[in-house]
Amino acid sequence: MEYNFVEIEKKWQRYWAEKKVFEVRTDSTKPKYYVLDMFPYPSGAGLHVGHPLGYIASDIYSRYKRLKGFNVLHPMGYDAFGLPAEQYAIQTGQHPAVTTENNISRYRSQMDKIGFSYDWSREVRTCDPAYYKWTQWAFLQMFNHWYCNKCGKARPISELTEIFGKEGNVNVDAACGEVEVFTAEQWSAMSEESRQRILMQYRIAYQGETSVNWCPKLGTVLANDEVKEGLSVRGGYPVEQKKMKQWQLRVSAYAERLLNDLETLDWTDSLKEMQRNWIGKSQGAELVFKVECENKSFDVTIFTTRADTIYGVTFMVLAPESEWVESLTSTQQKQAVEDYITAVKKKTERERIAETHKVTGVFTGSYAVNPVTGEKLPVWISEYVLSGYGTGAIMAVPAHDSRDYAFAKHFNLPIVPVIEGCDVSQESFDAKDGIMCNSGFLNGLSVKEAIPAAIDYVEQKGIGKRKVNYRLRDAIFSRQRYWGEPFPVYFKEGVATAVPEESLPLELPSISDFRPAESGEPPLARAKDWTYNGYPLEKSTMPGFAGSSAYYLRYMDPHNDTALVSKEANDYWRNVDLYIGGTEHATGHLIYSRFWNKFLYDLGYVCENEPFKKLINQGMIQGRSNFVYRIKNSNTFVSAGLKDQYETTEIHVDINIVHNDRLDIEAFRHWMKEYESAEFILENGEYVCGYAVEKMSKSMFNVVNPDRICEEYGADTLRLYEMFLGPLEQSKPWDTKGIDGVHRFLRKFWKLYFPQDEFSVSEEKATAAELKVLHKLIAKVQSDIEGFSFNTTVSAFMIAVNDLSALKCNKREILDQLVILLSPFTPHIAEEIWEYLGHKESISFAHYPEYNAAYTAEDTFEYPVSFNGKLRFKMELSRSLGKEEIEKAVLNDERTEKYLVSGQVKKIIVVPGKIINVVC
RNA sequence: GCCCAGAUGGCGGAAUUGGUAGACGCGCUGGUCUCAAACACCAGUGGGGUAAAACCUGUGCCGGUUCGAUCCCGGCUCUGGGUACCA
Repeated sequence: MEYNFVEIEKKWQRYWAEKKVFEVRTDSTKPKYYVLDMFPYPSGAGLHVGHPLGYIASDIYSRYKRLKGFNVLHPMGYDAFGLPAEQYAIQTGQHPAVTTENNISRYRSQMDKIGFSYDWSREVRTCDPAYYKWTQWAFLQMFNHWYCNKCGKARPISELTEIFGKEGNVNVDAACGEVEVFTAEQWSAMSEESRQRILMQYRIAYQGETSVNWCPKLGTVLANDEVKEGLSVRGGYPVEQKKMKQWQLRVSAYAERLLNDLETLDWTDSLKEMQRNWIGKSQGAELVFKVECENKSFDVTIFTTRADTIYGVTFMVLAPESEWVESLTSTQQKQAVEDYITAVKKKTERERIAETHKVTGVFTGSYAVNPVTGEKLPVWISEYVLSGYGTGAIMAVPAHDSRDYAFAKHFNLPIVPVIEGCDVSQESFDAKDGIMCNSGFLNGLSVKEAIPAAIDYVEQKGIGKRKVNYRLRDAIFSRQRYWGEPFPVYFKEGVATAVPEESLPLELPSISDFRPAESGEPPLARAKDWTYNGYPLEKSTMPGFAGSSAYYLRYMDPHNDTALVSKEANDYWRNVDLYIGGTEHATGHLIYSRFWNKFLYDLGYVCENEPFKKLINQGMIQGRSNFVYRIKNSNTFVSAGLKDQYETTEIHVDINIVHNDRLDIEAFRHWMKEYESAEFILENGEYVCGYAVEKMSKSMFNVVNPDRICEEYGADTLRLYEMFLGPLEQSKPWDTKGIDGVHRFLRKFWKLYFPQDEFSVSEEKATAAELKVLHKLIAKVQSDIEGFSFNTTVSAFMIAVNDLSALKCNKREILDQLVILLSPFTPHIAEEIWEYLGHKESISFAHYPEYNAAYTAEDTFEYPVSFNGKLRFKMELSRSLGKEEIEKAVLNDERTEKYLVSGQVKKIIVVPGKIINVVC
């Protein structure tokens, strides 16, 4: 009988759905295992062959874990709010809910064809009110909590107001905005509005004025990770800096915990490193410099990691946005400073990046005093100092900082080295090693000793203190968009007030025009009656990462309408054991999710401190594009090998009309009207196309759709082939070369069970050779799957099946177990054969075969030998040799004599027909 | 610039991490089957060399450690990813 994958796959996909084979519930008799994929944004383009790579890997792992006796939670859902649907809505008037729904059904049918073992009863969609109710709920919790640095966790705002009422805020150590110290009396005397203004500085979800990435073309604010090289990641539009009042999440409060807890995670080092850099912890000190400006004196605080270089300070620099700029500018310099600041403001972020090496700046006209040396230092303004980091002001040490050095050279400021023996005539000496000089009390110390010594000194003198700074900034949480979660917040006399939890979800109102309102307000301003109890509701919506930050929790208990997740479900499923997804989320989603989880952990809603225990980043599958070469100003195309003889333009050509880089000329003429009358210059009678490995995208005509592969070869072949392509974590181009080999393997496998058209297995006892093949495979598959080395597993299957066909093995004892081993990879064919083998239940309920080392043991003999010596080499010897002969061979080997040193040879291991290994 | 990962046949990639480099698959060559083709099966396939062997050479480049290096150390070149003045 033929291997009819079309029928088989349809049959089992229907069976799994009807029998609800993959639905799970909490089951205390079995250990749990939670395997999660990063859920997709359902884009209009549908899935391409790159998407399922990670899904196939996680599916294999899930199915493997089920065989191993685990109760496996393996859910899927959709990250359904987002910009593209809204952009599309603006262009076409089609409501985003409709396009999203359509895209989801397309995704679903594509995924179903690949035979994933998801528990679809747990599907979540971030745009579903029943789901975003809990996104809004979490936001309210953040709004109603503050972060206590003393106890290192979030606490209710109600506790804070109680403390304020009793003792003011002197003893409160919180992660907060700028607040002045007040007493209990002052607090009680305050108006409700001022109290609320103060509380806003403490809330974990707070509203504040910040400089944001504003994208005028999209009409919205973007997070740092949504901007790349000054352009929006979605759409590629220019982004500029703008001051705006925005909702923010106090992620920075959790910086230290986010950093420390990385150690507890089973993630790759490079990913952890990325997060570490993103969090960017630096230890240093804040120093106070007195600045004189026209007879007035101000204290300017700076942050430095190099307190040791205090004697090398030759000037100070403020960020153009710094609040000190105004008061520190002298009358004489006023005009110059204003001109400079206007010029800086005009520049977009993009231009700033493009001009990074260009030195600009202006002198304020005022002078600071070095708090240690008493020296007079000019105060400058320059855009290379960022307002958002540290205090927005620095002490410049040109001898030991390359940026200060460039500035000093440009403006001709003095450069004073304070480390012995360094040459600063050409460049600064930034390294943190050497011995201090020209530095008073620090002279003679090494840099590493001098840093703490200098900080101790300034702390004693009261001119500074130790300080840790983080690069990680609070997450900007509002978007001026329609297609996102509405904020459960209304404004009562201008005071932001929480919508009560009972009123959640606060549903997104339906509108028909999705552009920003004429007033410049977000689209929600167009909604009729967007109010709560007559008060206006917040008009911006939440960003994409809101809905994706806690979705893994919702899968545990997706239909619960009284809690995000019940305590019972959370106690059982705990957190994600294995998370598979792309690296592109390293600094966005994976930071926000960890933050969100830690916050809920502080409040006692979840039992684990970290959301994702083990994380695997699958590589990207790139497209392989083909090109044709049009001779300039003609409709003649020249084959790739001859193109250098002409002046040509490279044009992307649809890979569907190219086979093995040979162009199907007829198809090309029909492809687009303009090519109807195309002429060709061939080589050897063929038109050879050029190629390149690029991102898979519609515009490059290189998208390979998984549906096509499923039709042509079947899902099992697709699954196996995607794994066979190479290591999971590596990026690689999609190339169908070789897919035949994998498909051939499956037919060969099928043939083991259907040797002559009919299903037939023998009940005879298996031979030693057959058992050896099987048990080697059992061990190999297990260790490979656990090490996520799926490509080598596929090879192992091929070898085993080849060996078994060579042995003409059709014993049930072997074949029964072989099909179980293969089932995680190619579940459809496995189920079909499993049924033929006479089993009533799905193969998912089978048990992974027990490995028996006795079947695979090599005939290894150990020969104790009588001489003393330290040897470590292998030599080729025949198995047939006896002990004496081996000893003689070893002793007579020239290497033995040459490298005999003192030591003991413990044994000689002989592997038949192979090598002897002399171990000491 | 800085941080991380990588470089192995014509191609995708293996190699128990210091012990026969190139598993497995693709491609290619030859053969069997066939009127022929496809499918299938068998054999060969890093390069040089030979009638065949022997032999020589070979894991981006240069050097080192070692009896022995794809693997460890030092220095480079290139590719991919992250980041962008973070004081």
